[in-house]
Amino acid sequence: MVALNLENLPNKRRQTPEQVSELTTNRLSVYLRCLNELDAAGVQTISSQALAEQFQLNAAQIRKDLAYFGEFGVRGVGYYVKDLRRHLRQILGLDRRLRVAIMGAGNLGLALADYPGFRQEGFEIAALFDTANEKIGHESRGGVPIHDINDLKRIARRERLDIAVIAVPAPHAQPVVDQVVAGGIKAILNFSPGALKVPPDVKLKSVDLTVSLESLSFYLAQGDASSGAA
Amino acid sequence: MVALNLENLPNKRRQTPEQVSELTTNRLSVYLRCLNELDAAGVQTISSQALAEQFQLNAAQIRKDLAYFGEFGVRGVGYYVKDLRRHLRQILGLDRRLRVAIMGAGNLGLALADYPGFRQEGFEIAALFDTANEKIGHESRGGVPIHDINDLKRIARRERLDIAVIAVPAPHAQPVVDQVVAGGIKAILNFSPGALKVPPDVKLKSVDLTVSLESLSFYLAQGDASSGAA
DNA sequence: TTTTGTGAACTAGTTCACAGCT
DNA sequence: AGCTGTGAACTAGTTCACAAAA
Repeated sequence: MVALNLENLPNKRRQTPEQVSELTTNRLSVYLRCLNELDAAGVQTISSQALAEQFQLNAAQIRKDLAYFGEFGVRGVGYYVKDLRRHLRQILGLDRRLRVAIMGAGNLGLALADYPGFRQEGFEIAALFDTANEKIGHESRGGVPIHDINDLKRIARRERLDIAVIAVPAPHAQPVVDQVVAGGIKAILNFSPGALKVPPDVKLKSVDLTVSLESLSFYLAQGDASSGAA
Repeated sequence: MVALNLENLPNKRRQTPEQVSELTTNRLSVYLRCLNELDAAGVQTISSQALAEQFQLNAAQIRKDLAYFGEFGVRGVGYYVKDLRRHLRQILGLDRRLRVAIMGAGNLGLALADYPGFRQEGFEIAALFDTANEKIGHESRGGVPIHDINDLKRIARRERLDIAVIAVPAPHAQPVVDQVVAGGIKAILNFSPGALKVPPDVKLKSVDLTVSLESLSFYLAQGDASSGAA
């Protein structure tokens, strides 16, 4: 039943490479988005060169990133768009619908729960969690139910939750993460500022809005300084 | 007016180093947060070693990052917390209040406008912009006024806006960015998926939620595969 | 011919280890 | 003694350039 893939497995073992850098996996996601666009535009095949030019990427890097997972291209032709798109979706685990929980039904949590970008690529926002009694039992405008955070363990199992998004105030972040981990969820996207501890088998990815803004502030401060000197 | 800083300028030119990596500036922001905590806890001085241990960082890297901007430490002692904190705030341009505009008064825009984390470190959310007539003239729950996006140029000048946050649906992102650039704003934090074009004197920083989630999905897909084999 | 897949060369970023200051 | 600041060594990531395949 794996016969069809065998020609893509040369001498080295493929499929789950020893260790792919996070930079690479992020780019895979970008490539997928490009292919979605190309597919929607009816493009049949594309070379790494053309892909790079159209989306401001590097051709060699595209080829190298893909090469970690197999030989998806055809020499002299390029990549079949639909084909590569399917492969990327499979590599990224998007061939099944992933179920997401949002921790914290405040402004940010509710906004993320109804964010259309998530649903688009196959993520299902299945539940919101909060501690405030007046919120529990209600749902977001988009219809995501708000549960008591203490029911997380039960609901995580029942709803088969795969990913948790942390959108609670900073002081609650670590205890909430601990509950998420105890609930058996293995992947966390964190929006709260500051470092969080998770066991080694849990993947934590943080988006730190303060760091992002302060990095922009740095740029402005440096830029102003040099224009002041000029 | 720079006299106070002169003892920190050895033989090499300092203050605006040729090119500091974004990784370094992001870490400066992290260090600042650590120092805020230490200061609040009443800690007077800290060595790079102790800082690294307490916050899971690397001591040599802390010293190197700081060394781009001056000699802030005291050999045999470490760094004076209040002192280094003040220096970092100055380096990051946080010694003046930066004024932020949020483009898009949808779920995400409104949530970001009232996000307390921003105000905390000295950012002032001064305005929201949208195209919907029923929103224009109103304000967010936290009291940020919603303007017509076509008034951006005028209001950007009047309100001295420094940074724009892009929280509009993906198809509108590039045109909105063009308006932001035309309004003279030089720093942009983008939440919409996909690449955006800005002129070289404008700093663009993107937070791509889809890429973040798909990267977690990849981890789950790979993890499941190996546990299935075991 | 065209374009992939990939070793080799290069560039960027991190960590080590120690001279030198306090 | 203790700790910074920094060259040197190392590691990771990117780009080049070309042999091999279609």
